[in-house]
Amino acid sequence: MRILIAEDEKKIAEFIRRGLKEEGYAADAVHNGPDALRLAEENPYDLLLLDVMLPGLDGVEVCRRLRGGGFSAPIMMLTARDRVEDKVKGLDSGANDYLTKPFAFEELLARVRALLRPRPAGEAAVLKAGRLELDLPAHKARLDGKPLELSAKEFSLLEYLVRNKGRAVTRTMIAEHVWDINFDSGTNVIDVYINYLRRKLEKGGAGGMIATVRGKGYRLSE
Amino acid sequence: MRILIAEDEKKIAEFIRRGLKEEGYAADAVHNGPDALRLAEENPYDLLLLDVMLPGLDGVEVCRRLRGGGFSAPIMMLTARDRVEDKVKGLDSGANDYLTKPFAFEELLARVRALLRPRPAGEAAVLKAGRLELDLPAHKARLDGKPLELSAKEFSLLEYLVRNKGRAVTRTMIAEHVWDINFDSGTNVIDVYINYLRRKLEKGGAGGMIATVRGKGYRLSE
DNA sequence: CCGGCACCATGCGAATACTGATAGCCGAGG
DNA sequence: CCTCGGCTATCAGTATTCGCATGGTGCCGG
Repeated sequence: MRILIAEDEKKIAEFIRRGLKEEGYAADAVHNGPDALRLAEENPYDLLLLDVMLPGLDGVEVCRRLRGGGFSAPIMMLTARDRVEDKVKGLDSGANDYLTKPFAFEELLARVRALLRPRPAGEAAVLKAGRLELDLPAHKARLDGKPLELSAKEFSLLEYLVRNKGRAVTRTMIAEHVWDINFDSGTNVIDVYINYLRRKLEKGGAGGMIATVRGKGYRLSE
Repeated sequence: MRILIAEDEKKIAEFIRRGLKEEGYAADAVHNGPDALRLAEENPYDLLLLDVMLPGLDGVEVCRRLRGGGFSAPIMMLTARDRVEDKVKGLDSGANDYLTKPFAFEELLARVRALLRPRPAGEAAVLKAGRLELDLPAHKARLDGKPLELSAKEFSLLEYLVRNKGRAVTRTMIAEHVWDINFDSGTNVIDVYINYLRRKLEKGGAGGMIATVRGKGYRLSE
């Protein structure tokens, strides 16, 4: 398993690299954004550890560009604590997981294992619902095999619906899982995004997949 | 299931109320201690969510008085984080559980479910009564396998009837569990909704499932 | 057997709540 | 400076909820 570490503090990078090596992973380290981008594009890494603060090009940006270029390996962002907005931006830009610094190496290891684990039965890398497919590592959606262009939020929302296909999910649940908002009753973002999704699905000839459950929320048909 | 929320911050109270409503609970909200005490004493709530900080009379005190007065429904205290002593006082005063704010709504929900479930894990996800099926997670009703279009209230009412199939349920019971009203206000909503249900069942060829028990209420045949 | 009464069914309609849809604001990225 | 994603604000259409009024039905005492 090959892992790329992008972290500007060399001591930390080296610390992680050694630890991963001891666990049997092949790990490289780079210390700035452009290098991270170049190496990740040119080599078949299985996982990318990406610090948010990187000279030259920050982690979120590296992530965005890689995903834009079709990079499909899982990405884990590293971010300073009390920077929740980073977390949100990171996930929005296509990261699969995030970890706040400082962290226990054990925890990093556990998450790395989780991301690299050849999906233990029941947890597929590709979610399906009828004619719809969501490739999670690559953050790509397909309808009848044809790619569906979705923004990061649209993807997250659809992912949540697909994970709960056949079940009615409430707006509150959606808000918590997709938006990270806890206390806000005055927004209609969810309705708006449902509308976006319906429109795109409709254009792909799959209208009617998302049903409204009046007074509750929405339900994706299987 | 009827829940009383006592929380002085109106936005939070409303958020909780809405979320619980989406889950099919009938919830009322009050914003101060005395109101909480009065409503809880006068109405048959199944659960009480009680913030510690309440104007007029704090949550711990409300809890103590209710318990002193024989109030038997479970009480869950809400408290600001880093106020551990509140937790202790809360539990001492007769609360069944506590939750620190801020919290994820889902956690609240999980605990609410736990407190309201007298019989652990004994609940089926799909309720049945003769040719009728209620798929709770999907929030869908079927008759002979064919979908039955029901509004939220209709669904709740039917759910209550199915849970009590074979038994006669009084209007008062229905009012208390399905609506959040006391059956004193001279309303006939229940009759009206029974009528709606009968009509829809009739159209699906299952007339006569809901029998009138004169002078008492209604009964759903098995 | 019959009248009266309490109880119940049902149609109608007003008020309300919920949803869908669109337009526009804002900030970040290029 | 333009574009795009994310979001807010708003409005109209419609389903839902519920009160009211009318008429029906079963039950009881006489």
